[in-house]
Amino acid sequence: MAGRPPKNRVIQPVPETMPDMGSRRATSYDVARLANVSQSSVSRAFTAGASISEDVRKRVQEVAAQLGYQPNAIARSLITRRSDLIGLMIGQSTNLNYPEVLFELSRRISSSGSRVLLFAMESEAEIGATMEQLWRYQVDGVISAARLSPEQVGEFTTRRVPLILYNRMLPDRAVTAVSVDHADGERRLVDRLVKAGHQRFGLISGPPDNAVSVERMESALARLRHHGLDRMALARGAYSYESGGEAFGQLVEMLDGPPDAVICANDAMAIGAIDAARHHYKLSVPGQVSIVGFDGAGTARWLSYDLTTIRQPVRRMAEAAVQMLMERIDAPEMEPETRLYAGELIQGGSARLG
Amino acid sequence: MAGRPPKNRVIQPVPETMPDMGSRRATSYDVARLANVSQSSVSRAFTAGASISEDVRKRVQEVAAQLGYQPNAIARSLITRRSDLIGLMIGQSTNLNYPEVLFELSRRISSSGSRVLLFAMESEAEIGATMEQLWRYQVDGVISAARLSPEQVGEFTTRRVPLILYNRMLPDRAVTAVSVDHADGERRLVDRLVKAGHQRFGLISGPPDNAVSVERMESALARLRHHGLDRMALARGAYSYESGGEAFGQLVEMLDGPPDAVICANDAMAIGAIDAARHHYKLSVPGQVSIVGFDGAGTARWLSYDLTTIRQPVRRMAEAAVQMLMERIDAPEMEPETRLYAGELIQGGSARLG
DNA sequence: ACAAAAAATGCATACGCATGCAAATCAATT
DNA sequence: AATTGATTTGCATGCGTATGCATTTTTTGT
Repeated sequence: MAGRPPKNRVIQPVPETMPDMGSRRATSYDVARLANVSQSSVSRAFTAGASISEDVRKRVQEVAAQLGYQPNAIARSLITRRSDLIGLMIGQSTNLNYPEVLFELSRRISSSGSRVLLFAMESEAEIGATMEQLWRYQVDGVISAARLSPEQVGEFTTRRVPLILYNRMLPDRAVTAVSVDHADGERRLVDRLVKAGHQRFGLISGPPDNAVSVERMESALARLRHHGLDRMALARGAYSYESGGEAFGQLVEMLDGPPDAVICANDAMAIGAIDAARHHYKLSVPGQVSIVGFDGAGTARWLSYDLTTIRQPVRRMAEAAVQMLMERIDAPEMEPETRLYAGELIQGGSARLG
Repeated sequence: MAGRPPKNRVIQPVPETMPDMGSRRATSYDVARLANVSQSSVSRAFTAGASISEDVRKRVQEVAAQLGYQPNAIARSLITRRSDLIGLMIGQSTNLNYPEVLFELSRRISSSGSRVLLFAMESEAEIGATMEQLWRYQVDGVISAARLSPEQVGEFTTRRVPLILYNRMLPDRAVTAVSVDHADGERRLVDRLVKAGHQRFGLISGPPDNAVSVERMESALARLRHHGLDRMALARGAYSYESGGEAFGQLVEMLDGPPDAVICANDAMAIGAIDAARHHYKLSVPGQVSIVGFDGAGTARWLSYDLTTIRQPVRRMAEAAVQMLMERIDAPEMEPETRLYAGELIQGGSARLG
């Protein structure tokens, strides 16, 4: 053989003009052509840990930047069977600490490399439709702070989609959940209120179908009975500021005069009760009435209220929820587990504690 | 020919046992097999307006329900080039009315048949990474309540991804936006405060790089000068409750005594200022100091504050934002348009107005 | 009863990417 | 220089759906 045979792969000069893609988005093939490599190499250049030389990776990245190419996550997840989407179900927008919860969860999901598909629901009726969308979008997992029925929770199991309940529990069904210890919190509030000498108690509950409210109220009642107290009134609120004020009025009527202490199922209603007591009934808080809430929302610390409440460790809880979810996405057959977090008793100026 | 030839398509009895799909999710092929139709028919059964008989549609739906089949939106959007995903960019979680905005936008996006991909960002540094994810997930459009640079806005145009700015504007660049009329609101507040005889004004701004805050403060300043007032102090806050209180203290120092009136760039700081005035400086609000905010967040109506403020028509604004976005998704070459909404002056008890 | 039009169905293909496998290149060792 | 092994590359295929086109079935009109 005379001379050397031409190399098989001819290095093409980079074309002067951009390939005409109309207004189509650049695909891995477009990048491949311009970078003189195969589509596989483009794919590998964007995959951590793939078998590819530094040279090629760099060249591909450059061309990609030039074309504004980003891998199509939709196409990718079709083949990897991983959407990197986490469903977030939220209800009850009135609850004062939901914004904080939402932001904390969102942040942590993002930094875990997933994206958040948000479903903010007003009513329980929307849950069915929401779940349909969750399946359609192939979410890798779901965190729910909305009220799910046992059947609905069961569907997650059937479909093998990891689910973490946030501040919800389900009787008679093992489920993975993160929650503040409602019972413990109420117990501590009641104990301290009783110790301070309060006798006539009023309770303001949330919506009757809200599991969190039910648990808090039942725990408080049980603890009051444990102290031998039975002279108490129960009014029903709706978790909102306004409903707290109205419920306070009802308590005054029921007891034929103001209660010594009012235990509310959340902060928003406690704040509403404080305002009603002070402005409508001209009562001194905590002089004549002690009022306590639950959640420890940011607004509870505002000086005008300085609410005595149980603060949820939202950061730690959100962190746990996301971590537990990610674990279960990687290892689907993990055991259900419930983590209960003790809340912090905030001794504000809205109640006399003993 | 003796007798009738057998029909070409033999109707198979439904198999007794479910096809073994392992733990794979049911696909349109699984449904097709069980329903004795082609995959195309399954697809058509789930597409509104497709050419398919009622018979087949019903049969397919039944089998689908039985298998728990839902069309894979990921695969669908690969071929339709429509993800039905709307990106939502939110920053500044401290702003009191963001939760409301978020919920309103989310609701309306859902009822328009799209899903929400949420990006809650803490710092501007995250915007770049967020935009990368937006491209990867092929969002149909974006609503942003975060601060974007002109270059970043430009990238949306280049990529032909419709963008709606929420309460943001961009100088020197035509962009589609929905915003409350900050200038008009401040003008009305100032006019009424001046008319009531206030002389010594204090202003509490938000972060210096926040366009909304800058516009509100400049508008207020301009209007004060228009009334011939120049004895005023300006303190910088950070949009939060705490920063409002601190800024109030700075105003008192600057002016060698409390101001007659304080204009705050948002409600959270106004509430902080009220509490500082009352509890730290023992001043009567509005007796000695008038304090006004901006936004009209739910908390502003709480009786202890009863804030005088400009309420944004959040519902209408969210509705407009979503509607304008959907229009532009369907007709990408629509002209940029800015809709300005007049806020409602809420005459609360935190200020004396003339 | 037949032809023509309309509706319904199936076939085949493409969307943009990741990945198993074989081929090619490179580095290390004899 | 030849052999072996390790690394890099390309080829071909499939993920689950929608849709243009050809074919079949049904409906309509006479």
